[in-house]
Amino acid sequence: MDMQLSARHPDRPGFLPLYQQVRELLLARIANGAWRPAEALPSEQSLAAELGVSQGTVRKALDSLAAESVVERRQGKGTYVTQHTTESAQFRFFRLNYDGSNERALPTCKQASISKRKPPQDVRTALELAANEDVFCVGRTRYIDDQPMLREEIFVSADRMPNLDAHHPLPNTLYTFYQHHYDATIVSAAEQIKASPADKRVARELQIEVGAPVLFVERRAFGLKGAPIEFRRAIFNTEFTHYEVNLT
Amino acid sequence: MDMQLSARHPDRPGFLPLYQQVRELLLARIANGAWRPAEALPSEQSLAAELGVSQGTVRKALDSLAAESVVERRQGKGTYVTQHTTESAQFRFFRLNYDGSNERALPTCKQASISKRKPPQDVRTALELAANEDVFCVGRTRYIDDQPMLREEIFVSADRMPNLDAHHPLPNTLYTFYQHHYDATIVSAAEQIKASPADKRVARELQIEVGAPVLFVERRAFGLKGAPIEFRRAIFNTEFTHYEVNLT
DNA sequence: TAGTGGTCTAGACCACAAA
DNA sequence: TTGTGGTCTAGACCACTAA
Repeated sequence: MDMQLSARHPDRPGFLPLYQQVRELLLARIANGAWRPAEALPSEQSLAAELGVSQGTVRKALDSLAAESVVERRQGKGTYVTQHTTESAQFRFFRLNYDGSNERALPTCKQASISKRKPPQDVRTALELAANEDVFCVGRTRYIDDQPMLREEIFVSADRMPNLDAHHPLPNTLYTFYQHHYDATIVSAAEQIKASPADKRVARELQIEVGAPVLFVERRAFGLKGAPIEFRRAIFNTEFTHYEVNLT
Repeated sequence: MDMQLSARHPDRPGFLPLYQQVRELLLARIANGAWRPAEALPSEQSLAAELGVSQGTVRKALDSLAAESVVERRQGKGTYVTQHTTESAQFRFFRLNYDGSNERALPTCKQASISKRKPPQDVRTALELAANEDVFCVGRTRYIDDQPMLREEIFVSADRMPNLDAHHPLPNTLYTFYQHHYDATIVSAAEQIKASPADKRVARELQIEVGAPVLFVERRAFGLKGAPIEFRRAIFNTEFTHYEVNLT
């Protein structure tokens, strides 16, 4: 099952340094469920012994996985597969703040619809779906202080997440849910943001005027193996809030 | 000048691991101009000898600076202070793309105004200015395909950047300019984004209707020492473009 | 050929957590 | 006390660059 690690064949195409081979091997094991979220990996020493490399090489591999939040390291305890919690998932991927403060705004969900359907072409492309693959579409409106502030449509592969509609009503924080129920851990996301006028339907949902400015956000969220897991279209009323971005 | 490095006093308040002390020391030297942008640092070996630590410790410090793009490492050549180029600065901090493609949109500047003035309170706060410190304010409109797409107001401390108005007209990419002329290297930025209606003045500048949705972006840009260097308000017409954000 | 950063190893000791 | 990750060292060898 596990491929052979090789340090001394730099001429072969596709050669990687040992620590990167170890990194890919451990990442693949995690993605395949060898260790579940919140579980501890074996110690550096035992991994090194098993793989026939030095502890320093395993350490470098684990450090790189920790830098991407795939694992968490706890001194004196061990190395653990990162578990999404409601809080951490919110803060990491949901960056809406109240104006005039650095306080996170956490909209709550009152109701949601869910249905299985054939995906439109843009969704099929975004999720890299097979030709005949269906999707679940979740539509929901989320509120801050009882005011509707956010309308979103969420698409996931129906093959990847069978019987998603059986879990109705879905929890507010879906990324935790994906991880628990479908072994789908979101590790990165790419967003496209623009300002748009609210159309009739959005205006009704968000209780604003037709044509009022709304923030339009399209997001693709990716899993451990780098494949797209979710496609999301969100429309924000940013009258009292703003979206926060840090560039480094 | 240089403080004494100490590995073996973990009980003292403010203790840092050796490699972090080395990191801070090198960062301070770069910030103070000991090595200028595009210059090479001494080799790992000579830094290790000078500081009385092992090469591995210097390496860990340099790797961490490289991860934040403060330095760049080139195998076989050396370690260099990162130099902003027009291209790299654009791509790193300016994330406007054409709709329907992954192609960067690079608006050009046709004219700009520049004036020295007393900062309004929000600018004073954003730049952490002293009570009586003045700012330069740069106002400019930028174009894509001869269409006005972006209006921005840029504020910098007049003490930090004396005689900025003597450089009129300013180049399109200011971060390169700051680094060359004022030893101010931008290494990170924080943005707040919302959708707003265009007011009368913005509508005239961007040749759109009053009340049309525009993307409103406030950005604080920080230097090597973590101090705010620039505050910027930008207003985009995102009819044909979008803002791109990657979350990890 | 010499000098640089990149990889890999081996081992010592420290800090932390839990039994 | 034991076992974990965190720091630090020393040294070998590789890959890349430029003279």
